[in-house]
Amino acid sequence: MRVTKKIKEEQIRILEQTYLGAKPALKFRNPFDLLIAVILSAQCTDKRVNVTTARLFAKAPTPAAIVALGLPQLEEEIRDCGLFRNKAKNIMATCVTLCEQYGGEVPEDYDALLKFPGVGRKTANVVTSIAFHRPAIAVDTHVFRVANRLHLAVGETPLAVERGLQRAIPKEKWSDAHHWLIWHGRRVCKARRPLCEACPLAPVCPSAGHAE
DNA sequence: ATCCCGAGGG
DNA sequence: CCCTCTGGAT
Repeated sequence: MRVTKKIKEEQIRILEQTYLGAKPALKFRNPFDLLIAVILSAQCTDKRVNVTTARLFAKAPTPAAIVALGLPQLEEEIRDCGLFRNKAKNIMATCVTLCEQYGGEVPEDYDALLKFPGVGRKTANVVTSIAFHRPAIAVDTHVFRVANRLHLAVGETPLAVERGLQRAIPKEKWSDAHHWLIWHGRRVCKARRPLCEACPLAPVCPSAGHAE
């Protein structure tokens, strides 16, 4: 199947219809809370991130409070999210910079976000689109896989796929489309055994029935 | 065993 | 490009 502009539009229409009302798994809107939650979310379920951050923010709700907590205590607080040494070090350094250079507020500037340790394109895009309500498509493993299988955006790197999705999807739908693709990747278009039989996109998917 | 809404470093 | 970091869920 050759995926034309027309077919891509149909794919987007079905995604929108199927995942209407799909919400971010991480429940935060506040920029700081969201930033920390997304840093914690690597290789960890969103449920656990929500539990862990709730506990953490009850004790240390601000960058200054997390700095005051100290690294060993922070490691202990986030231990059950995995990768805790890296994450604690990154969160601590991020909070220090937030206090020293940004008056304790998360900056809206995309390049400024990217400079924080532990913040890559994916995290910066999530914060940009969810917390600051600006158009961005975060490409994680799900979005990457689904976009490639659909040929909605084909690319070998997350950045290439991000650019492709930006071209294929109207700007005002970028934030929502990110969630459609994530939920579709988690529930239907799974990495190992995709549920093509039950997939509403199968008629417009070039990989239907023979995804790896 | 294998997979998680990654990022940094080599 | 590859590797490492981590615990929990399935």
